[in-house]
Amino acid sequence: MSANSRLTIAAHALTWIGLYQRRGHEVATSEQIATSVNTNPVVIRRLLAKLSKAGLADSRRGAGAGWMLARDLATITLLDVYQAIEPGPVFALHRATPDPECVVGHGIGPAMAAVYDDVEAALRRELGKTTLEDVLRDILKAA
Amino acid sequence: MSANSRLTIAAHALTWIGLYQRRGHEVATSEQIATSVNTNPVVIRRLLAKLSKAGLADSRRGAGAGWMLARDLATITLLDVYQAIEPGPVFALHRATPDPECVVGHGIGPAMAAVYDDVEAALRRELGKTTLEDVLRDILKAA
DNA sequence: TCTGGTTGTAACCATAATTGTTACAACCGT
DNA sequence: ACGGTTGTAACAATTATGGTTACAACCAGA
Repeated sequence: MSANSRLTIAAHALTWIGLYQRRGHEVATSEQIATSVNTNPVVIRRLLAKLSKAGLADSRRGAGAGWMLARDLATITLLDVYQAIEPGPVFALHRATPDPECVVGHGIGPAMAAVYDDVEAALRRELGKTTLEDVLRDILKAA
Repeated sequence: MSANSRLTIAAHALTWIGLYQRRGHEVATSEQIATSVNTNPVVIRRLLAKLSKAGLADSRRGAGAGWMLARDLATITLLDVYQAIEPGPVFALHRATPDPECVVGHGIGPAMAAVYDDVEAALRRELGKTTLEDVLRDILKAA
């Protein structure tokens, strides 16, 4: 378990809600989504809470409660989802600061940070190319 | 500590060896490198062992032992280093297989895998653009 | 007003990744 | 033979991840 599966699960949840709503239902419960994802409802609620804060999903409480999309699937990219749930960078610099007396130790941090910035930008650019509508289309096409 | 720092440390180690050799020394010891990186020599030896298997570094044992580059800094890209030390993917699919009876649960895996392939390709393309010679140049320029 | 189902969130656990550390056999130039 | 270094195993400390239980807050409808 080196990488995490949050982006996969979050995309799954939102796509599921979108399709469910498209079939005429008002809201989807975390239990229904968890059944499709095959995990615990709390895992779903935790992720949807972050997506809600980012303005991608909305919840209704009380009886007949559940989740709905705050935006159409076509207007949500995987980059939106990624930024809503992943705070940290992909690559880390040194855990302990390297020797500042050494030329390499002194300069390697900024040098690598510049590269990592470009890499993350490329990653975001790529994630921004795909919407959840694209994902749903892929899913329905394969079915 | 969400992300790991191996690429940073490996690039640091190789660049350090390169500069050290350029200054007229035959080999660099893991202890010297560890001092610049500010970590334990075993951490360096573990990484260099993988880089050695990938054909980027070489070691000499016995007395007067140490590490040297197997290729010039200008011919080693960060992608070479990345592939030598990082086996796993950046994004993971579901930990437990989702409900195959559900349309979304059935199709989301392949759909996301296709996106992740493109993302990893973009990441590799970006890492391939920078050589360790570029990194060293950056370091010396800033000094 | 009460009931029942759901959200929102805290708390805890198991597992695994990451990094640091100690230890030691294997190696080899001198 | 000596002494310094590699190569690697073993273990510990810290953290991330995901699963689970628990429960207060919430609210539509009876």
